[in-house]
Amino acid sequence: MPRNRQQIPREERTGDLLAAATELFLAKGYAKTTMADISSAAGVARGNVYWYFDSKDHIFAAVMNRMLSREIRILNEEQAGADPLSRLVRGLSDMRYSRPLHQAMHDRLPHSEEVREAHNTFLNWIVGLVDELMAERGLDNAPGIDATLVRDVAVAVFEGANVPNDQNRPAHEMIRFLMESVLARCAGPQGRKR
Amino acid sequence: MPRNRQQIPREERTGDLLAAATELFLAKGYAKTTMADISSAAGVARGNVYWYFDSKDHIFAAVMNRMLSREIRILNEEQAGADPLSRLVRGLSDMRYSRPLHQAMHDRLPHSEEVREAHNTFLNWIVGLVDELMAERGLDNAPGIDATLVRDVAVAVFEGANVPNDQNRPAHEMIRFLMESVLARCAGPQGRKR
DNA sequence: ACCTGAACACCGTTCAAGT
DNA sequence: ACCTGAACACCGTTCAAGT
Repeated sequence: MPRNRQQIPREERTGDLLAAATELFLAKGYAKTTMADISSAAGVARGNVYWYFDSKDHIFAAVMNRMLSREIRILNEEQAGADPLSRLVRGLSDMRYSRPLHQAMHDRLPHSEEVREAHNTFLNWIVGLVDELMAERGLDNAPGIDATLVRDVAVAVFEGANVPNDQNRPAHEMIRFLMESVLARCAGPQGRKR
Repeated sequence: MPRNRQQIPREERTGDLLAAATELFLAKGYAKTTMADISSAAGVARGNVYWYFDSKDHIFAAVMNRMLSREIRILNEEQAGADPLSRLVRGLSDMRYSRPLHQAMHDRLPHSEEVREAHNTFLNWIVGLVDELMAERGLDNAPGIDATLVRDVAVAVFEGANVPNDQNRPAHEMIRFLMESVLARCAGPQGRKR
């Protein structure tokens, strides 16, 4: 059996590398996981990773994309009928364990187009749910409120929750509080529309 | 004139290094500024920086501490009588240009105690102003509201605003919106206390 | 088409040797 | 006490050589 011949199909090897990288990134963080760690965990030589992924950032982006799409699939299955706010809160709650990795994306944003794309996918997911929520309450173009601003603040809270600090309050709590405050404000003085 | 003898007092050289580092960090970012860049900008050899600062993170923390304390001094002078919310908004507005550096602190938090301390100083500054604001409105221990949660969300918005994204909405706008929403919510259904 | 490991590039940090 | 520059360590990436 030749050591240098492809033993397994491309997709499977890609999957192995992705699985190894995911595990290592979660365990040690992005910066402390070396390409040598990933290659040896997947049972290949250092250089071989570059046959499947162009760079460490490429494999990182792929890991993050896979995480988010899995989470979205789970939400679609388990929370099919739920309102946007509970879906959002549930998703954020599920993602708590990958906070450090989301933060690592921020480090890499300036250096990698692929990481930027993966990161935008996260933000678009949140923006979509916030928009849905606002529309459901008929606030998407209410006079007293700037829906764009609400979106941006929600995204900022999410991003801010991913920064490690002493308090370490989970994102889903803060997003819930924020959205409830905004909704209460709208339902108050300005009165409810439609 | 001996090339190897101390020409200038320690404090002045430290100041030169700090000034050079500040300029370079602002211009090129933390990651792309090398220790060689800093040393040559200050006119010393590579290794000499380590006589004044233990590491790149130490010099970075010193740079950030100096920035914040200068900003606080300016605010105290120019906004002496202003209410906490406008002081906070003004400070955040002034700090817009150093966003990328604040974000770089996040990268270094796991690796450096000094950066953690510098970062905490930023957060404490914000928390102090938020607390002051809540106390001024008599909401620091109102029944319907969790002041700790308000603090954490405000901090999260600040942190989130420091992450680069396409929208790039300034932190002070978002903080103002957040605090106004929270205050409106409290002044609404629960009614104003005291 | 895929795999290997030596070699390169880059940069933070150290250190023996200077004054 | 301060300063220098060569040398080291670490790791992402490349590449000539294999099957």
